[in-house]
Amino acid sequence: MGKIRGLGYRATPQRLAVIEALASGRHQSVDEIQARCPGVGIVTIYRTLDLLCGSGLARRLDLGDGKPRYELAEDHHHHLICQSCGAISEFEDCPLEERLPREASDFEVSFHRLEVYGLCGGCRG
Amino acid sequence: MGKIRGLGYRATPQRLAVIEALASGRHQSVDEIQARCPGVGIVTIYRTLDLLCGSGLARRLDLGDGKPRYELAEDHHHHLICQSCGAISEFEDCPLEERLPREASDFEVSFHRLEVYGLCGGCRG
DNA sequence: CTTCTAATTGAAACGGTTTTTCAATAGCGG
DNA sequence: CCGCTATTGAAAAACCGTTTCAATTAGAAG
Repeated sequence: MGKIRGLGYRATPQRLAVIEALASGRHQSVDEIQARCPGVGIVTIYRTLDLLCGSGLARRLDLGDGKPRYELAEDHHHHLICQSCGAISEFEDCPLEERLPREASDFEVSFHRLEVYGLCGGCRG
Repeated sequence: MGKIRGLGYRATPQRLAVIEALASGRHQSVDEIQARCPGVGIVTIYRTLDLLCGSGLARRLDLGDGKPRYELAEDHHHHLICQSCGAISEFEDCPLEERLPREASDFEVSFHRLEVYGLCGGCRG
C-alpha cells in the first residue's frame, strides 16, 4: 500500500494490518478491528485509526450505540440500522447529493452523515 | 409534567430537573446537563437520560467529537457542525422528509439522523 | 549491505466516563 | 396515613481511550 507512504508516514506491518482489517469488513468496532490484527497492540490500533481518519483515508461512525465504528472512506454511502437486532446495512443512493448546499446558507458544506433507523426485513415479521 | 407519569414512571424532582435542563438548551453534553441540575447525582442523570431516550422523549446525539449530547425529541431538525470551531447550529428544513421511505425498501423506516459538517460563516473568513 | 536516526511500537500507568451494587429514601396507590 | 416498590446516590467497579517512555524498526544515506 503506497497510500500511507504517500502521506509521509511509514508503512509498518501494524498499519498495513489495520488497513487490511478495515478493508475486509464494514463499519467495524475497535474490538472487531483488533481481532483481525493479531499481535498488534491496542494502542497502535487507536493511533492508526486516528491517523487514517485524520488523513481522510478512513471514517469514524457513530451509529447510536455509543460504540465508535470505522470504515475505509472509499465510497459515499449511508447506513440503515435495525433498532431491534442492531443489524447494519448500507445504501448508496444518497437522497441529498445535490440538495444540501442550498439548504445550508452561510455554511460551507464539506460532508454529511445520514443514518436511518427502523426495522429490518427479518425483524418486521 | 405528566409525560413521565404517562409512561408509568414516577415523577421525581430529579427527573423533572433533568427534563427542565434539557428544555433550557440544545444538544447539551452530560456536563452541561449536570450543571443545570444541582443536587442531582450523576448516576441519576445518566439513568434519567437513558430512560428518556428509551421512551422516546429525548434523543442522544453523536456529533463526531466523542461527547454524547442530548436534547428533547420535540421537533425534527438536523445539525450543522463547524469543523473548525465546533459550533453547532440547527436547521429545520429536512431535505428528505418524504424522500426516504422509497429509498429503503425491505426496511421499515422509523426515523433518521442527518449531520452536516463544514465551515460556519465566522470560520470561513 | 551496513549504519544511523527519527518515527513508531507497546506495556504500563493514568484519567475520564459510564455502569453496577446496595442500603437508604420517597412517590403514590390504596 | 401506610406500606410497597421504584428510585436515589455514594462508593466501587468496569470500561474506554490517552499519555508516557524505553525499546524497536523503517527507510534514507553512504
